[in-house]
Amino acid sequence: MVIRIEDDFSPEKIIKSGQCFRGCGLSLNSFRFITGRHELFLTKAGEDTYRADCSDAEWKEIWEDYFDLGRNYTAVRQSIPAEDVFLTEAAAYGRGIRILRQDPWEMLITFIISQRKNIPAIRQCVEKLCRRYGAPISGRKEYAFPEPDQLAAASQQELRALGLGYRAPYIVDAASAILSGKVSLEELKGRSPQEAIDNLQQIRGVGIKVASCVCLFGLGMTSPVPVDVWIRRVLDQKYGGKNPWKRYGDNAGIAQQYAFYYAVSHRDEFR
DNA sequence: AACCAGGGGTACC
DNA sequence: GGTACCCATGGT
Repeated sequence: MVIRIEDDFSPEKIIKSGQCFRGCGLSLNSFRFITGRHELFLTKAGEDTYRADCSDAEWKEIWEDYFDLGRNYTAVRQSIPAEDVFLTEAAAYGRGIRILRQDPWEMLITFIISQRKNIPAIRQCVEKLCRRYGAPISGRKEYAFPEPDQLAAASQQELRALGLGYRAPYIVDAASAILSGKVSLEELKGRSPQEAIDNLQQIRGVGIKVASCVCLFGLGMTSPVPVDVWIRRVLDQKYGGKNPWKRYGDNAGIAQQYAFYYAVSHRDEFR
């Protein structure tokens, strides 16, 4: 089917913005995304049109929500005040980025894996995890992200063998916290960001940064700001170490994403 | 509060 | 092809 998206939408920038690790570019104008048991091939067909290899029903049920198409990102960008010179520049550069609404369980595990790894290394580990423990996606060559019970069946040694290192016990603990109901990700969707972050930090290996990523990319929240090394550099180099996010309120997480994308795309300036 | 923890990318030589 | 440094950090 063909879809028209008039608001900001750049699959390439979304993939390169370090929020999803299973999306990839296949050619200059075609992209692949995976969520749950769904795989999507998306090809740019015109100025603001794309060809998607899924039914109309699947687009509406799965992908509209996944790409957060209900939110007006053009308006978010335009609400950035000119006084914030860096963010005005970063948002113009990152026009097309959206905050994906991904599966919170997948975000929890993925961002536990992410600690002290670079993005290509994270992708590789996540892919190995899917191939080893996930269910095959019907009719496709790819594998779904493993469910909590599938990961809970993994031993620490198996996980270490996938290159997960010291994160292996963290992943085992996260799976058991979710399986036991000690942490309910669905329930956290109805809580405040602060409550959700506090709750997530009960899981071993989950600090404030990883918890913020789960909220931002998996729980549909747009105010949390995960502070990693790149955002730290932006704060230090562009804002004198003071955080510029307060003025952005509920859109602070989106603003953060433009800043992150700008920094990693200009890595030489920020090291 | 300094220090440590897998291992793959990356820039240099 | 070797090597030194870096990486969407958190625990001790």
